Amino acid sequence: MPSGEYDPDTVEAKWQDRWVDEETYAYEGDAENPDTAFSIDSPPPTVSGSLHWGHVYGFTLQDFVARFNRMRGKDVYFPFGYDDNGIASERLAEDELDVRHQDYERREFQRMTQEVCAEYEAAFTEKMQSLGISIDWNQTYQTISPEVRRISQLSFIDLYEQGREYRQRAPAIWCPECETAISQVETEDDEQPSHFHDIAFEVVGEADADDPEQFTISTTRPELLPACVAVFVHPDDDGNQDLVGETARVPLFDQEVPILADERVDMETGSGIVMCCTFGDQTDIEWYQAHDLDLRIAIDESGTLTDVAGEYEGLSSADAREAIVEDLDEAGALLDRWGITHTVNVHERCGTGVEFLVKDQWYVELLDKREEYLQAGREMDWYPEKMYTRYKNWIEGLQWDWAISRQRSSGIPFPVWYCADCDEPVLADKETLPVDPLSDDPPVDACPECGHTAFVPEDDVLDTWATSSLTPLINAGWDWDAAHEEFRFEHPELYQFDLRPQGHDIISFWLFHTVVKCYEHTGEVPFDSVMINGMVLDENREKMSKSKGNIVAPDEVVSKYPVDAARYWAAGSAVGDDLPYSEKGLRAGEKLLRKLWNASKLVESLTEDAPAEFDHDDLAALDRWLLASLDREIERLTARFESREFSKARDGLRGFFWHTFCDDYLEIAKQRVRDGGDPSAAYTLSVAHRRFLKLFSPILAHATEELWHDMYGDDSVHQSGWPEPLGIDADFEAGETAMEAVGALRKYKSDAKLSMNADLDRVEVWGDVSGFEDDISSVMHVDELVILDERPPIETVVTGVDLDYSLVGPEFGSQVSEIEAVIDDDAYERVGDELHVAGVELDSEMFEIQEEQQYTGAGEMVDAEDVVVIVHRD
RNA sequence: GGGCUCGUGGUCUAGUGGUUAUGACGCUUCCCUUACAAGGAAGAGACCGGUGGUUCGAAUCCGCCCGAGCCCA
Repeated sequence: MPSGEYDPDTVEAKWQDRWVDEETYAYEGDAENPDTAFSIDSPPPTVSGSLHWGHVYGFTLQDFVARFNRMRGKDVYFPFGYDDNGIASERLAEDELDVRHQDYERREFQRMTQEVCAEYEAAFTEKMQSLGISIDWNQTYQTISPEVRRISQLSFIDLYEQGREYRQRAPAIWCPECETAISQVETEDDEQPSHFHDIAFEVVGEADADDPEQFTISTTRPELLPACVAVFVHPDDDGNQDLVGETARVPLFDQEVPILADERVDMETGSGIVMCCTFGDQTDIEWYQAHDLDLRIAIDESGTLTDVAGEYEGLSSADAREAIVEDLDEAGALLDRWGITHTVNVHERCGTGVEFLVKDQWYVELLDKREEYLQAGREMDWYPEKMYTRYKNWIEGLQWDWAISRQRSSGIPFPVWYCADCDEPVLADKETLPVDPLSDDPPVDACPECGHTAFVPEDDVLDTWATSSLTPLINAGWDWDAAHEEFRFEHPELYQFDLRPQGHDIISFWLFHTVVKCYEHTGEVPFDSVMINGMVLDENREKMSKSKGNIVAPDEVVSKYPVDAARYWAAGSAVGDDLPYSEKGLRAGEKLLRKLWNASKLVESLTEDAPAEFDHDDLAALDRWLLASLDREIERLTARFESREFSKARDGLRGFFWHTFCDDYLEIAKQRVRDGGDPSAAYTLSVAHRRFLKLFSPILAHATEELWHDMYGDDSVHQSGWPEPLGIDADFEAGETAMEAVGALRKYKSDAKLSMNADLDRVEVWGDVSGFEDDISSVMHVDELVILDERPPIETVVTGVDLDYSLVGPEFGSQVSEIEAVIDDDAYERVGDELHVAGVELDSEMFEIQEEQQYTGAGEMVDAEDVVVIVHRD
């Protein structure tokens, strides 16, 4: 029985424990029909740190959907994954243990990483449970686990066999700190201080050898001089056009390179003449390919200069830069040097400036199927719909296939060996997966191409996204069925997944890659619907970041406010819009919890003798009205949950509960029960209250559970079923009119500075409140309530005319302003139903006469829309 | 620099061509009415980021500008 004040600290922790212990949210799994299963595929959070607001917000929104569908009778599959096979987790282990992955054997380092991750994963589990997310904790997976490794390697083999993957020697973005190739999406821009150097190049020619022609190139990277393979001039650069076709000699290194014209030169920067090095940046790669240039690799995997750099070999690129600048200066080739700040492409994980290296890399082919992938995106329902545009723009802007090779210790190995002689790739047998080529043998004794018997294992691992993009397959138990020689699902009823929830920041890579891979493996789009949430911003609508120092930790907030209040806050904006963190939002949630708790206490005290059954035909008018109004609210609310309009769902239900139920109905019902044990009112209170708990339960998961157990039984409210409308008819108009009359009397008392329970001697009502007379007089303490048969003596004064512009506008167009002016001057004429004004005739649909009523009889009249209330006091 | 999105009382939010712009939080005044004063009643407060246009009529549609967010260069 609810008593005293609501104590969220105790209550919430209690239910979080019991939900887990009693497996309240376990997937039954006996659903044969995919329509009765509701499956959710959340992107597993990266195990690299602690929980942030993005997690809280995203998972809470998913939880609304999960709980709503569970209530609607769906068997909800809500699993949880830990993404611990990526570079992020590897770096976490390096930081925690203060080690470098290069210093350990791969399996040893993986073991260390998994140990570190285990602690973080346990913390994650606890946090998710303390947020009350209705995850089925029997259904968890780690992306580094053997099961997932198997699926990931199966995926690689399947795509290879389908001809969707290829291996190519190509320039790759390389992080010299992490010593791995990374994809474009793993880089970010960073503003860094640097220097511009003006360096003199000589033109090689027949001119006077003592006084050769010179020109200047500007560069921030003089250490790349040994990698210089060409010099470019813009075709519109008239001043330097004479150089095109000549040959230049690179200072210090003396290689001779062609001078070429290309419009990709930025004429505004430096001298307008630029050197091309293999490779300094993206443009160098394009020039290398377009002009068939030499390849001079001056920087290796670790950022150290190679033998191409001659005497500078072995220096780090930073040391080499200083040495080369010094030597240039000495040789008189350094013309100028000045500090600048410029944007550098860095690896997002470590902040190190990236290099470009030519490496053998595996790619997943994407560019040839753009149209199909666009179509796949269109087949999903997008919440909100506008987010599809981002998916579309991303695909239309794709320029590269997907590089999936990574040179790291941690991660899932490619199940591939190469013939030591002819380089033919040999893939593992599907039955033997997962394998690690470094320690396992290839499935053949001799190369099927050339018969050679020695093999080289692939020591790269797969890009973390190559695995993260398989979560629908992981969740549905995708595997190779050797007996039937086909891929099968352990849980086919889960696929396609009903809901894919995620932030809008990862549409372009995570969602896109998931759609692509699952589509290629199954021929089906993996998701029925995607729900895209916005970002959590700080209270000033700005991004939370360490450098701004505006981060609010979820832990602190949840220890200060009820989790249900945070859930209330999370429902506070349209899905897809960014949501500012707001303590006010949390306090509003707390207030609602308190209101719900207190109202429940009252209902409890009033319904002790409530009949379990009551013939709906015998219900009092007010009770019929309340239950019928609740029916309408249920229909609205259901539609809003279905369309993921959580903010409207929350505000609509809150308003109805607070105002209609508590302020209007409960105030009256409590008197009826107290005065005479009214069974109709007690029954209605009990029915309505049960329904409110169910309706609030997806959002206020803990408080409703506590109240449900206190008052109604041992089952979980979350398994109790969503209420269907009762189908009760009521006189809505009379009910609304009666409430208006009550409102008018409240206003009267407030204006007269009377307390709400002050007695009123006599009140006259003109309006249809039939069936509600006693309700009005009891709640407003009216001694004598009289329903007037005749309109009270009211003098009606016409104060103006309201036009229905949706009719008048299209009909009269530009005459409207004239009509308005004439009406303002009262120069119109009422002829029957019509209004004659400014030479035109408006029919009765088009206007409404605005009137004010002045009461001329005894007593005081109170203003109201559809009812006239007259108060008599002695 | 490009694409997409958002910009509504002090704060958050509803509202995608039609009268006087929704609600919440906060604020002011009154009321201790035995569920709740962390409550109730009443009230003040926004010409809808700026600007130009389309229209009889624009928060709503279009152009430009400003601020914020995400992605990309």
